[in-house]
Amino acid sequence: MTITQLQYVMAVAEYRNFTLAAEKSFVTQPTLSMQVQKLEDELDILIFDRSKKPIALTDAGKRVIEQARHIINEADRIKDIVAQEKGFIGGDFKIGIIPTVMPTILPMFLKTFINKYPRVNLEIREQPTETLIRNLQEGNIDAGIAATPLEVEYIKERALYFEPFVGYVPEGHRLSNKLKLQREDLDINDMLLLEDGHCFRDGVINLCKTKRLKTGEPFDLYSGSFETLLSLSDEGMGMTLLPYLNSINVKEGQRHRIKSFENPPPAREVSLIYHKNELKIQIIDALHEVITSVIKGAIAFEDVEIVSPLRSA
Amino acid sequence: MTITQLQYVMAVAEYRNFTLAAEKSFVTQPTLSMQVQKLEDELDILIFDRSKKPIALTDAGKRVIEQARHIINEADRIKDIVAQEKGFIGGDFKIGIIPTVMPTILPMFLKTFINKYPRVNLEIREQPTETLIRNLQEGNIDAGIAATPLEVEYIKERALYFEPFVGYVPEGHRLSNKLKLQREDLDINDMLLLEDGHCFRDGVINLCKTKRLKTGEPFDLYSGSFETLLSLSDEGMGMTLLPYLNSINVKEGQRHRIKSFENPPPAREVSLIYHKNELKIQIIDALHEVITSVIKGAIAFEDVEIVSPLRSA
DNA sequence: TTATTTAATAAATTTATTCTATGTTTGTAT
DNA sequence: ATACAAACATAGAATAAATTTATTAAATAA
Repeated sequence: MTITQLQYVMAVAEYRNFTLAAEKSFVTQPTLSMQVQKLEDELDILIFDRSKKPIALTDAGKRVIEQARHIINEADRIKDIVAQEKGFIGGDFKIGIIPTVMPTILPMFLKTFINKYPRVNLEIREQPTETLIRNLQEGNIDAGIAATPLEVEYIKERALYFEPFVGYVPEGHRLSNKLKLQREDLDINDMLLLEDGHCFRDGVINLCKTKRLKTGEPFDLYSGSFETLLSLSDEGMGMTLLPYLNSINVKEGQRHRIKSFENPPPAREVSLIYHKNELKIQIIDALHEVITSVIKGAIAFEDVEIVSPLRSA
Repeated sequence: MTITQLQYVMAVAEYRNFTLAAEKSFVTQPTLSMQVQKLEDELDILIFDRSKKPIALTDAGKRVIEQARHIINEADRIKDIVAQEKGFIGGDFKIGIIPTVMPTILPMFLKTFINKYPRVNLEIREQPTETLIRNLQEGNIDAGIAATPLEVEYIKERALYFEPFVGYVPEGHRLSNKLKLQREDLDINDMLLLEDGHCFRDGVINLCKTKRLKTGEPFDLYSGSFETLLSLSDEGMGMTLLPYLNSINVKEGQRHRIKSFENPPPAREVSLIYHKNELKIQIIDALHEVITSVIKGAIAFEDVEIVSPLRSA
């Protein structure tokens, strides 16, 4: 068994086509075919069912592929380890950011980061927390930014900042005369929330006095962005909550409806999360340093009360 | 980079000698030398410091070796996965058993097991719980038998049996007139315990009313086996506790000093523990089945109260 | 100094991989 | 039914890589 054979097998599993897989592997089709056969002979199993069209994985093949991915992942990491040992800050780095955080901090740190570390090839994607965690665990991404604490297996968290929540209270709302909000004011029944799956929503539910959702309401479908959420709120559908950084870009006409909380305001902890194996830790360190230094100018609250982003079970 | 190269490098790291490493790898010394060099060239680092005698690992080399072990471990697992898929019950299987359990259940299940699964090559070693856990996490052993619950990362537990504790009360002890013991009778100050590190000791401490150790006592050194523990007890050093299975082999003359507890007796849970990756799960299943079926004849308590083996922090 | 041990190098050999060319199978369209 | 195309397998030659034997070089111990 060689690493090359595993790579060939992975390519076939991906493209379900020997010819295409060979192309993508930069070898001819017979080369790839023979190596796949050699591996099958050595393990004494069929990995692919060539009678199906397109080619299918056998049951045993599925398990082999899964393990092959692990082996190749581990093998790829040796380069990163050497790079780290050499103190080289560069190479590919994939990062996932939750939707509610993405538009707020990305513009703040991206320019600084790529300026300071030009040899790092950043790939940024927006992903809900669940996806982020799974991708981190499977090694598909190198780091994530999400609301914490998550306390999930295999994953480490390093706090970036604490972000207070603010309320958006439309005209005529029962709270519209209050200057500052209090935690006790919140009620799940007149609160608009982001659509399910967004971890931010879970954080808000956690905040409210009534910890269950009213079902069968006409506005049971939650919006995917804060912008539409605010419009809905203006239509009298209830108040809503925003993380502080999301509130600073609100349109001029809506700005006055934002109310902050009495001290200590409820807040969410936003952290850099990464796999316990600390792969590419030198880039993670760099990223942490850049984001925290950049965020210091934007958030200057001292006394906050952390709300856990516990996801609905 | 090839798996072979990694194996050669591992061999050199192990034997600190190219010639010996080559022998153990069943190749000639130049073969091994050249492949090591090729890997060093490819990674563009020195793995070994050849000026030292015996040959030493460079800092980078240490990291590379560590990762190489992971890669080879993962690579080796592919064979197990295929074997599992084929339903083959056989191959090497390393199991660690904690000292207090080892002599009691090993004779009970070993013969049955090797009879039923002759193609499994069992390797059994006695190890304290901590070592067991570490070895499981690092993939050095395939399964362990220990007192549970442990709730340790990466490790799964599957209960084998619940084993009540019995007391050994020497003549003249304050409890020697009682027919049955009660949990409240126990006092850490007149209790003999196994030496530190044995998880059984932690279980007992947990049981006692007074949850701290008296220090500076003349018998502060704890014995490593129950046999010497009982002798010490006979010398008036205090009573002691035994797991039920350890009590049935007590010498005739000491037998009458054993007292059981009122229902529900305190008990420990003994489980088969193994890595979450469920490698060689088919052998683990087989082992579980054999042990539980064999143990049913030996322990027939229904109503027990589990004592956690929480290890001293 | 003179063996002795141990790793590196050189050249030859064996083994493995890859390529080109061709064959076979299967499905599809005429 | 026949022809054609797509896609994988096989054969043989070319190339590349790994391994071996033989030798050299350096360090160490007697």
